[in-house]
Amino acid sequence: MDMASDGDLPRGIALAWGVAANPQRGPKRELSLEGIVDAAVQIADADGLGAVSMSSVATALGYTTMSLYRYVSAKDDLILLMQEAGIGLPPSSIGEAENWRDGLTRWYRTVLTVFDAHPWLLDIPVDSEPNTPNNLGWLDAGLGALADTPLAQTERVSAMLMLSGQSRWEGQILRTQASDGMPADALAELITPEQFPFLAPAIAAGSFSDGEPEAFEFGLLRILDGLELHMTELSAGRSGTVSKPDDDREFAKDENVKKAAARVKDADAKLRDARQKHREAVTKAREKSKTP
Amino acid sequence: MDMASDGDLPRGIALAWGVAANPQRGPKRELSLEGIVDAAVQIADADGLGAVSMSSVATALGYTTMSLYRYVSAKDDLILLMQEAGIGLPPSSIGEAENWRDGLTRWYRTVLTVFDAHPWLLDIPVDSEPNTPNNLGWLDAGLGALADTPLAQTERVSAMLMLSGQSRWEGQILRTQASDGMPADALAELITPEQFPFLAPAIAAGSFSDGEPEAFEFGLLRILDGLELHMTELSAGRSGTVSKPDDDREFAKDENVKKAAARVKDADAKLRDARQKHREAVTKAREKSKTP
DNA sequence: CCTTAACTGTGTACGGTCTACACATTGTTT
DNA sequence: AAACAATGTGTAGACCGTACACAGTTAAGG
Repeated sequence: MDMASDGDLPRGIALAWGVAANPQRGPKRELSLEGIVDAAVQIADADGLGAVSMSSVATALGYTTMSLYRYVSAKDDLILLMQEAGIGLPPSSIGEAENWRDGLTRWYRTVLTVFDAHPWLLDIPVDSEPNTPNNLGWLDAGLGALADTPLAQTERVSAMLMLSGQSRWEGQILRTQASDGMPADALAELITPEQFPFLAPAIAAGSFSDGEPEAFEFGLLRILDGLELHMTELSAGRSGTVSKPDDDREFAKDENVKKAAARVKDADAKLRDARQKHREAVTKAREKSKTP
Repeated sequence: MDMASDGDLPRGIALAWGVAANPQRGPKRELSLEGIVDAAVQIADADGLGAVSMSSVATALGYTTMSLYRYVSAKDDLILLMQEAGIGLPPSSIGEAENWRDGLTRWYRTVLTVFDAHPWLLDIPVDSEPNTPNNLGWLDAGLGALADTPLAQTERVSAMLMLSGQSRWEGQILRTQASDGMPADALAELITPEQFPFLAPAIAAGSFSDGEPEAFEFGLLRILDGLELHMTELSAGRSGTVSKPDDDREFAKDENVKKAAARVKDADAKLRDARQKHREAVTKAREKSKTP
């Protein structure tokens, strides 16, 4: 049973994939990787990533700090495994979307739900691309939503990369808004029209302090629109999958453009509805959890 | 001279705006905020944000650790000021763009240049929205590029928010690619078609390891396209600035859609050219700096 | 001028972080 | 039975940020 195809991957990644030559010689292990990661996740959920220390995790488990190092080679490993555990696997509902727009929208919204449940995920620095099963599972789910589109493989990956960044960004910004910390009106005095000719009017119009969820809704719609437009170009330009979209290609036929635009409008409305419902659901759930 | 309109802003922000009631009573100050921040930035440029400690900064200046606390109330303050200094003010060239697409593209590319020069900027967590002069200066520059568009004020801010996130994301990803750390071909074995039905083909097609700058080029183009399409809708729907784009509005006239699509195609080509030139310039500059 | 009060830079000390290493103990393998 | 590997533990070291007391410097108020 030579299951150890560990090669020489970074230790943490090998652990994440479950390929780790665990030994038979010593005394029985009293702890487990999962248990450690679970404990760490619980601490992070409760008090943030900053509260996760080797000491705190070990204490929560009733063991000593150094015992953890028999399961994890360094704290960075633990963090990586926490990330993997926290992000989890995408729900199957993403694959049941009717079209790619719906699919990507579900994908995006689900990611945000996860970030809302585990805000500390956003505190983990993106050192190396996390080539771990669950993270790749999310990527796979996103690519699945794009399976029936005329996008080239590279473009699909690019699209998911873009969407990942956007979701992360929204998660981070929404979190800062929750922690607040700025008088806002005190700041308005500092922003003079001379120094900020374009920003000052925007603030005067009140387009700054509030409406952040709407801002990202806007952003997502633009991204989807941009993708849709590009797809229309592609399918009009050539049949089949275009591997090199850099080539000169015929531009979209008028009908296609119109169709795309119509679909865009439709999707906009649907998305707004879905978002609204989601927001209400979240609000209701929060109220419920306050008075159990 | 009641210049101290400090109110009760967070200490760090007050410092960033230069409004800080500095005293007259004590002995002459031997250090300065700027000097401290400069030293910290130099350390971060050289050895990363992790190398910036109160001790290291103080040592670089030839003073004791605790002396810094006479200028900065906590390390977080210093970090905030470093961020502000590192991001700097946007170059005026952004305002000289011919159209909004060009303007936003310049904005985006310039931000990435800054991130390339000060990678540690991306290691600073986004705790609270940085309401500091330089950061708002970038926002102002971006809004300026959108000044002649039919976008509502809120939408302009949303667009810049989106672009900020994307630039940050690209900066982060490009950085991880530089530090590498993954065998890539060893990973290919783990990604089975059963577990990753959509990702496996993508990897087999080679659309994963390489081509990351192109991925973000793609992303930026989609965002700009999406914005453009939305503008077309807006200008066709109503005259003047629409404050509530959620209302039901007439959809774009066919001619407008076509025009937008044509402009999109045009801008794509231009952007590709510009990017190519930029890339060459960067490469040349790097070679030059290797053999001075 | 002299006192008072504010401010400076410094030194010490405390609690916290991660982890390298030596240690006795436990279990399997030879 | 002997060799050996792996376990959990305790100690210790090198950092980190910063609270606090201290002596010295400067300006303001009388």
